[in-house]
Amino acid sequence: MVSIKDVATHAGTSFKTVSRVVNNDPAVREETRVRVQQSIEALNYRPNSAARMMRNQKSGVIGFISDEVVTQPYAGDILLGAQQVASEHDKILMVVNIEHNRRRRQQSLDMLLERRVEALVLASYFHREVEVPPELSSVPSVLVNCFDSQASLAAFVPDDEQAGFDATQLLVDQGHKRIALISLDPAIVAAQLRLAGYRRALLQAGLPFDAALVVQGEEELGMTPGNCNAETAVANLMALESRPTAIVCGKDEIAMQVYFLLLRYGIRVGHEMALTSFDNQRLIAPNLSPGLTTMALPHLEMGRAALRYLFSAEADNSTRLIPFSVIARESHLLKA
Amino acid sequence: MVSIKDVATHAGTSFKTVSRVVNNDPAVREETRVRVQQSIEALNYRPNSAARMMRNQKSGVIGFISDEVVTQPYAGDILLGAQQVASEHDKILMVVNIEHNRRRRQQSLDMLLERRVEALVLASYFHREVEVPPELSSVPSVLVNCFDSQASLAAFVPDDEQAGFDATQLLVDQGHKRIALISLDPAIVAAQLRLAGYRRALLQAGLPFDAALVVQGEEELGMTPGNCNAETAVANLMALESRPTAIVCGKDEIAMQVYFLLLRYGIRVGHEMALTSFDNQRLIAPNLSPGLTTMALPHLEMGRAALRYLFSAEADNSTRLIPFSVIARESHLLKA
DNA sequence: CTGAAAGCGCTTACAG
DNA sequence: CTGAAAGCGCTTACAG
Repeated sequence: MVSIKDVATHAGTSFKTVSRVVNNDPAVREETRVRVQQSIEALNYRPNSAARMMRNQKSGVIGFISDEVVTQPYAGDILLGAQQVASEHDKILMVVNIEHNRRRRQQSLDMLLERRVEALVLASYFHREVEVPPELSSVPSVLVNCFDSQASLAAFVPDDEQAGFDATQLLVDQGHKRIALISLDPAIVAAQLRLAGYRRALLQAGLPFDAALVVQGEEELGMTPGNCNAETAVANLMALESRPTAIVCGKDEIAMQVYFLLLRYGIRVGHEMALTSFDNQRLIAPNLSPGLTTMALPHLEMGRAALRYLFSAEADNSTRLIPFSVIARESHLLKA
Repeated sequence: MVSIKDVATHAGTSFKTVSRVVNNDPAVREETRVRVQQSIEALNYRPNSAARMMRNQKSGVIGFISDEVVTQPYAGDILLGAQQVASEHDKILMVVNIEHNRRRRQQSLDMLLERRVEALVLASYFHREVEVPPELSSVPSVLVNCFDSQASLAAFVPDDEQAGFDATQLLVDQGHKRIALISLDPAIVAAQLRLAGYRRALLQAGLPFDAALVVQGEEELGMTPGNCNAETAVANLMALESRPTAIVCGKDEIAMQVYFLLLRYGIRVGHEMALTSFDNQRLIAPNLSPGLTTMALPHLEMGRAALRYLFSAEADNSTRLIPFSVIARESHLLKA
């Protein structure tokens, strides 16, 4: 590998002068600078970042531990947002993907720390509680889409309660009185919070809470959000004496199934049934007909906010709620 | 930051002995080893990888330039596969995401080269041709889900022609004689190849090729696969005097739209129309009813194969076709 | 404007 | 089994 000394020899100068040129030090004669620059190109010289790191005692690297965010649809936007802000601050991200595997997480953490990352981001592909390994406290760290039971670290999570409220309010605004909720696995944080938002919206609208209108559309799968099966949920709602006229679906995959399931009862979304949902899966929501009105997860914004926090040097360990945005298509409206 | 010397002082030994313990050199007395180990833990010492890199003249890092593979649904599996094989060889991946932006790609490349990556992977989120920057040739490099017009680099791409054949053959096997194809934007490599596979299957089955049965379900959007709009495509097929009894859909999003569009004509997938498709988007295919039979993109396997190639030290620059797998659900079958 | 010295934290031979 | 020397490629003061 060609080093600064090789360039110096080629340019007929001391290696210190080469260093000056590389670092844009103004104290170099123009003629010398040009000569050195030519040698750099001729030899295809590239500074060795390891040597720089060692002298500067800093790496310029931020570690990003991804718990499946890069392999789950659209959660990768967390990484995208983080990368945007990091690059504004001339830092680069070192990404390692772990699959909720403790041993792999520990290995990745050790590796990142040996590389002297200046900060750490731990991001999960769904909103959940995590156990924070103690090493995280050795550098500034932040959690994204997850939180620590001890609240020992700042966390950036989606505001699922507000989203639950908004998804319900959209239907309230259309005059619906019987609004059902097909809920996620109650073991999941988002399920609890979205349900709470649903109840708050009903309460505020003066509508009664009817437990029969809340059904579960996802099998219990421990802490992992799994495939849904809305068949029983829909059957239960259709068996009611007084059927709902609108449904808040726990996620877009459930909503998608509901479109098909309702057809068995001769009910069409957008005609006899209004629907809202969560996540804004771009693969699903715009391709349904009518288009699905859904609450978009703020992946990109969580990633950005988390990195902005790291650079702000704040020391406020609280959990920040990042709002969803309403993506209004047609499914919350009824056509004559 | 605590260094090897601090540990040596604490343990009352020379720093060289500490280095031996850290590197599991057997030539250390057990008693000394234990004492050093305790000091390492007491001081929370971690070897500085930059210093190691400088001495060893190698980084242990493989650069992974992701053209949106980490932000597009399931393409992240390329990264997952790459990471699996890399970690088997004790290498770690340094991932940078670019969004098909030349300047960003160049910056990322410079950064990775300054970090002395030992190899480079350039991966695209959809099968396409790319211009390979000349710097890629300075270290062993490989392309994933994309290829170079000059064929100057080994490339691992999905076998779209074979997938087109298989998707069609599934319907031929069910006795269909009039099989339509709703094609992708013809500017996309996959569209051409899948069409070729479709034609080969018809030919082999002795079925005539009818140009009226091939319609386009995606608007032209340059080189980027965009949202599809299958409405016109389906309308054209339904207007035919002799309608198809089966359709090969260019991708799962198109198939999803087709389920809904056919209902307007009183036609149900799985009853009056058989369907196959491509991609196996796990968000879509299992949630349709009937479940969508589709050809799964070999993302994980492409990532694995590419890294295996890098470690094999082969010098064969050819393009390798990685097979899709058939994910048979119910949509290719007709129920009475 | 240019250069010689020292040192960042390690490891690789070489002695003892 | 343990240690002193040299050097990886750079940058930071300090001279001139």
